[in-house]
Amino acid sequence: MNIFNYFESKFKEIVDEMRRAGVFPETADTSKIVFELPRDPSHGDIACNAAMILAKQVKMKPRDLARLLATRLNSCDGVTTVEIAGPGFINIIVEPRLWSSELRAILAAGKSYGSNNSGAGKSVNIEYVSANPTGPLHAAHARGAVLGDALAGLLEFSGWNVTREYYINDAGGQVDTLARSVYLRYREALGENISDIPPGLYPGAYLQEVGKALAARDGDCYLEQDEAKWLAPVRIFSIDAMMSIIRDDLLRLGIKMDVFSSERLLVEDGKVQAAMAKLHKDGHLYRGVLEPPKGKEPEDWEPREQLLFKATTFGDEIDRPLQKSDGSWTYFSSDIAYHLDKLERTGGNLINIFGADHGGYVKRMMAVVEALSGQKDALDIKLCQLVNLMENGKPVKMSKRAGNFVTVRDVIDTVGADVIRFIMLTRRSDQTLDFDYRKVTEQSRENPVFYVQYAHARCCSVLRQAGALQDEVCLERLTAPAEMALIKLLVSWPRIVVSAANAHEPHRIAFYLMDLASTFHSLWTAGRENPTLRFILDDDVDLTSARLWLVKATALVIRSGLGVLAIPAKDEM
RNA sequence: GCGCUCGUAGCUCAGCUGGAUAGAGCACUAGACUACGAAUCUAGGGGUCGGGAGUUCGAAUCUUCCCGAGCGCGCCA
Repeated sequence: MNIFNYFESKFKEIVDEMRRAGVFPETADTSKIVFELPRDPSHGDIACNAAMILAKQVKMKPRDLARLLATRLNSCDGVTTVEIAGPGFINIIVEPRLWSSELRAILAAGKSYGSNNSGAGKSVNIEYVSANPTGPLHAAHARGAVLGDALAGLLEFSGWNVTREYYINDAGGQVDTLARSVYLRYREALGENISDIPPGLYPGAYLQEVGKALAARDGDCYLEQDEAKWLAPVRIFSIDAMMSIIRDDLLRLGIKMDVFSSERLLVEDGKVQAAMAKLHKDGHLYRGVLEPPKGKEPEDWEPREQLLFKATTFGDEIDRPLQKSDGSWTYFSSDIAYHLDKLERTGGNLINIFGADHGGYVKRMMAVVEALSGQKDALDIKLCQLVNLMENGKPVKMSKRAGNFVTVRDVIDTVGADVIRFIMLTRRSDQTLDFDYRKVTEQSRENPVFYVQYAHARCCSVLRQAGALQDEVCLERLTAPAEMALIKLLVSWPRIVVSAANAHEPHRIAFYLMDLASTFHSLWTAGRENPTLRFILDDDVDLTSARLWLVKATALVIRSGLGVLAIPAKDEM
């Protein structure tokens, strides 16, 4: 049993006992009580805040309550001493065997150490990337892609049944523009001189190949036709071509989607009408006129009666339009149908990864999912901020108009997928991130991926030196402060996983790995300066064994952590 | 004008959902290779957590009002 769980269950027994004795009211709320590793080692091995949380509910002074609880905890198996500090912290010092049994648990669990079943096999759907199928993924897409995929891995590791999903926006005007752009390249492929790309069409050279492929497949049959005839087949061909590029880009990033959902199919299957009917039945729709936005009034604003969703009922600022003036559905409408579809497939637990530029879209999406599902927390939307591409500290100039943006593929070719996957998680997702693709290829502490990989490689190096490991070891021999610091960090790995998964914040895994690597490097160098701290000792076979198992455990946890992020560990650099 | 995301050391950022004296890296200063991989490590200085008020045993974290940055604001997706 995990040491934290051990104390939590012991504490629960104490609380139950107190309730029976009438010291605690039946209603006492213990949900905010935690047992944790204190930052400062002088505060003991495990610290608990129970006395401060319960003091008011129990009508006792925190320190008095702490004393009461401390005597009970003191009699628990494995506890050496219990101290009361500050406003009422209960600091527990445990017998070394508790730590060594934790270490044994790591070695027994192997790579799966840290995995847990907090998801209990429930389904969760993560929609991410969902870039418009009008070109290859550009560098900015990589962040949302990595965030979503790492979150997927994290939730799988926590016992969730994860669906990775990509929503293809193939029903709007942008794919018509794509088709027209490809048609131009198609004429070019058939020998026509097209000169400049007219404004409003996509200029990217990547469409030349698509035009050629279309000409090769269908010949010149579209040349004499009206747009009304060639638009549909060219559009389908173009979207397929773009999606195959995007799928390939994702695969190079190590991302494999389970489901690609098509907006066009939803619309054609009448899913939008169905979703609207449901909203209408539940009284969430009406026809009305919107006020123009205050302060910034568009010049061409005309009051217009339109079909609206009562988003204000669910906390949005204004009600949201569902139909364009020509009667066709807005993007929001098909997105409603899409989310209803996802709700029906998964029964809730939806996560969307959005770019920061979609921030204004969050409230209405949350509102409509609440309206459709009747639950407030069926959907979580993670906004992910911009990536500033840098080269040696200088921003890389990108002009979308000229079509010379930096693609994901470019970045993968220069730095590799592992580096991208890790670097994208070295910031909280709602913080902007500078990605310097010169610095991240350095082999130094400047490059966190390297730093973590190197720690793992060093572990492997020691284990190679040592040869076969002994089975019977006395792990209680591990007592040096630097060793204890490492053990405690290793033991906290399962908690990091749970908290990161609950918060939907995979960056915590990356930060933990950097912390772990640092602690291990530190222990390593301690052995250089103090030979008695070296892992391999000529004159003490038993202590050597114990230390080798510690190294083995460190390697396992690093491998486990990198595995959650879908980054391979390296045995040698 | 309104909304969203933010503001933490000179710079780049963490801070485990309210805990103890706010932590890392870079840069700067001074050190450690006859060595299990020095591609690393040790030590030091550096802070009104944007500002004010509030909530309570306790606030970087929660509430509110200012200041500043980025993003968004009917028939684009």
